[in-house]
Amino acid sequence: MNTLAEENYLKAIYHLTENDGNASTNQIASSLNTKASSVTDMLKKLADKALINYTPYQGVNLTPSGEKIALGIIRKHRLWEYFLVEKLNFKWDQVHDLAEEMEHISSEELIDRLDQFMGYPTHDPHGDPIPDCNGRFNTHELKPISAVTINQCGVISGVRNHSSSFLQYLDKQQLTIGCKIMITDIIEYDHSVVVQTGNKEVQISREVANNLLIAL
Amino acid sequence: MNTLAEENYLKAIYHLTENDGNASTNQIASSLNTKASSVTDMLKKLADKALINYTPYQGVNLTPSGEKIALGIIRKHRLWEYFLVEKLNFKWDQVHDLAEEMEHISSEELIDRLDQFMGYPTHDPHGDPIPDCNGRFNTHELKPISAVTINQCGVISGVRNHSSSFLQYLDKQQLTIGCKIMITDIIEYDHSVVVQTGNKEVQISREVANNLLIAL
DNA sequence: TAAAAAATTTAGACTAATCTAAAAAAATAA
DNA sequence: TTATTTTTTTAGATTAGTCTAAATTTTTTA
Ligand SMILES: [Mn+2]
Ligand SMILES: [Mn+2]
Ligand SMILES: [Mn+2]
Ligand SMILES: [Mn+2]
Repeated sequence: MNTLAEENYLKAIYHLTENDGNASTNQIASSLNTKASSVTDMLKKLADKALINYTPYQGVNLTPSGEKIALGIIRKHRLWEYFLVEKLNFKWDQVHDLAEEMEHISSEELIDRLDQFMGYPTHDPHGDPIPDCNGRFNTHELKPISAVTINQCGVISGVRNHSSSFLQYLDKQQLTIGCKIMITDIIEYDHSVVVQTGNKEVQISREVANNLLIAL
Repeated sequence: MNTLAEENYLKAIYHLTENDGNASTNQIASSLNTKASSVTDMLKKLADKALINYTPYQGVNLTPSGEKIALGIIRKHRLWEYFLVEKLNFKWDQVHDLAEEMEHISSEELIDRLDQFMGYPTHDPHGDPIPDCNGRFNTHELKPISAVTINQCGVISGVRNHSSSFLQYLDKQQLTIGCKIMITDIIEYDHSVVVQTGNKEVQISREVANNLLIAL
């Protein structure tokens, strides 16, 4: 159906256009660790297949059929991550690269049965929503901790950075998905945030607060 | 490490040389649905990597490191088949093509954890032995039903043909892996075999008897 | 608004894997 | 043991995906 490279491009374009409108050639190149000239070639191919809207020099976005394919890949990625953590006992910082490979297993029936086997989970180990077999998912409003005021409570529900080192740091601070927390202080000098989690208090940098999302 | 094509060639060579000594260029081409000239190119590449012993015009066999890789692929193939049948409720005739894709997921740790998750199964849904993480497996002696004499008992333990149509036929006749059977008659005229299975008797052709293996 | 800088595309080349057609070697038959 | 057939290899081409370097377009700056 589509090659591995095509699928990776569609997924990258999906993520780059999730918020704003168009993805640029350079943005795509950097997110796929490739060169702009390679991207241009692929954009032509995807445009020929009517999976993206492409005007030279103007960047691209997905057509409905391109988005459908991208959501299918993201669904597979997140379901496999859930499987790896919940069934095979991997840690949340170990599964992303494995899922990058597994998301290209083509069978729809396989992924739908895997979904059923795991009880139709709605979120992956990093708090990201898992699209259902029709590509639908509920997009709850999450805020970075850095945007929350003192004395507000919330539940840790997502991360903006998926690197191993960040996830391992959060593990160590016991700041993991599902934890109830309260913001007890914000240091004016450097915008660090003091957070109450369970019985203890931890202080996190502005950088960390920017990348840790809570549901209020 | 190795490309998908290289892995498929190594696996094909492994299976072709399981019994006899060398695999010929044409045998490999036909088992991979490709052309002899493509095979020759790949044989040179695998020989350069010291994964096969190749003398032009003389066919090939695996070196120890080539065999190790082949056994790793076969281990993954059979473990995924077991997973698909035992955990995701696929039928034994539906899993081979899926496993052909899944066997190329590269992580060793993933497959070892999957093995553990399933309780270290020793045989796949078709009765084929699953190599352990060191590539070792016990090779029990199986006989085709066509080689058994009247009144002998045994347990159905393997198949020589893995096609969907054959496996579906066996399902319908309730001749599946693990069934205890007895050979009650052999028709002299066409070598059909009459088999007692559970409470009923079924008659199978010589062709079927050739491809259905039992442990005595 | 013209010059400089940045972004993007084009041109031309490379690798892995495949193919067809032709040449060469090995096996078989007369 | 020579001729024919079969098998295998070589030669040359193709496609997907990538790259570097050069050309072109767009954006920014002065
Ligand atoms: Mn991920
Ligand atoms: Mn994730
Ligand atoms: Mn199989
Ligand atoms: Mn099998």
